[in-house]
Amino acid sequence: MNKQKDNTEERILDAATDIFMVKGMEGARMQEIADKASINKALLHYYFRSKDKLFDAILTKILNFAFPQIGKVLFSDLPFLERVEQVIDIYMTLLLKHQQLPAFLIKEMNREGSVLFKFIEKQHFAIQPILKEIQDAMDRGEIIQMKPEHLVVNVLGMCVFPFAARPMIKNVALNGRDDLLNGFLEQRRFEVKTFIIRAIQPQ
Amino acid sequence: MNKQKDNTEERILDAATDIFMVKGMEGARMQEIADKASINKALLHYYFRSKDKLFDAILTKILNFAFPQIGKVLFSDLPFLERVEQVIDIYMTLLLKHQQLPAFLIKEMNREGSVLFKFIEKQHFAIQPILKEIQDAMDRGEIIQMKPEHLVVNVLGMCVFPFAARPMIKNVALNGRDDLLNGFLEQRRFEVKTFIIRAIQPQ
DNA sequence: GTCTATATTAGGATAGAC
DNA sequence: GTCTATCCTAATATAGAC
Repeated sequence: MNKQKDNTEERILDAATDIFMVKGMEGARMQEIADKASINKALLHYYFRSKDKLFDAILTKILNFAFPQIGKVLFSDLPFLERVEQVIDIYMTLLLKHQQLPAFLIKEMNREGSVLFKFIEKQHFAIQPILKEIQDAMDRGEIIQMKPEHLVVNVLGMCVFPFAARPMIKNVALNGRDDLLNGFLEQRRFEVKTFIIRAIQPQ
Repeated sequence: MNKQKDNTEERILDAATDIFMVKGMEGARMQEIADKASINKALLHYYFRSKDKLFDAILTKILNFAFPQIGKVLFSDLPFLERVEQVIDIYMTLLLKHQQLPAFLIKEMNREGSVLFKFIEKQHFAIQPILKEIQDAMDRGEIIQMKPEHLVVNVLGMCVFPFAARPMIKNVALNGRDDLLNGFLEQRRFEVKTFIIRAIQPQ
């Protein structure tokens, strides 16, 4: 019930999220997190015994937030093509708001011994109904036939990649201009939708 | 002229490439690189004064290899759709052979102070003719109209993303089965081509 | 050019006072 | 609960013999 404690713990979690998100587990420094939370390292260890435990805490927080049930809108009774558009919209909104997420997750899932795997394994069951729903739409002729997994990867790739590769996009395509980056990424909401629709609509 | 030296230097570069590729600059350990090259840490520092310099050396090597002039086939006189297929083929072949490349580059380009930027900035000039060539094809009516940059990002995203997110693909889509992963990624050579063609062919 | 041994530094973690 | 001071270890880097 200690108000001060909750306050500090939250400040720590917020600071840690910011730092870990940008620098990853290996690049982040406890000192930097402490500074950002306006406390010292000792107090950090008082709240979370180790860097590992602190990282686990924020990773869990991030994952439970970032893997929201996208499925939801996919199971409505709208025409499938419209549902696809909705999914892309939701995804793009999430990504535009949390632009470091893709690079962070890619970094983390490719780090050996990452706790991310325990979480990811559980997602296998979540994806099955989604693949089934896509297959059904194909069988009804609402979209062309292809392996549902590849459709999912295509959508994900188009949405996620430019965020993961933001520094390259900025420098290669936008002449290094920071001010153009958000506009370009915002455009993709429309671009990805129309591209996908063209690719999967029958005939 | 010392044959032995060249030999050792190459062994170091090879070992360093392997380790850095998988673990990144921050995750790699000089000891591990030395072990893999069958020498000791001291000798590592004798050849490359510091970890930073060693990393720069292999990064340059990797980049000059990974950004080959994809442009090449894009400037042939074949129908544009065929050229697109060729480009995807070349890219997929490269990625299938060097599957850690995407995650490594994403990791590195999102690391502050990365030397990657000096390299990336130079690529701006290389991309302009490619965008122009795409625009020309659109103007000739060979493919539909869209912003060339978005087409490039779409192709890149579909090709690169599943490699960057391999651990997730494996666990979420393939039930954790390692033996299915290469087959799935190999399928994408065909899947991406047909998907892209459907999306950009006129009418 | 290659090694063993050692220095140096950074960064995570703990002790103990308040 | 929060701080200062300190410990400990891992990892980069160097000295110096061969």
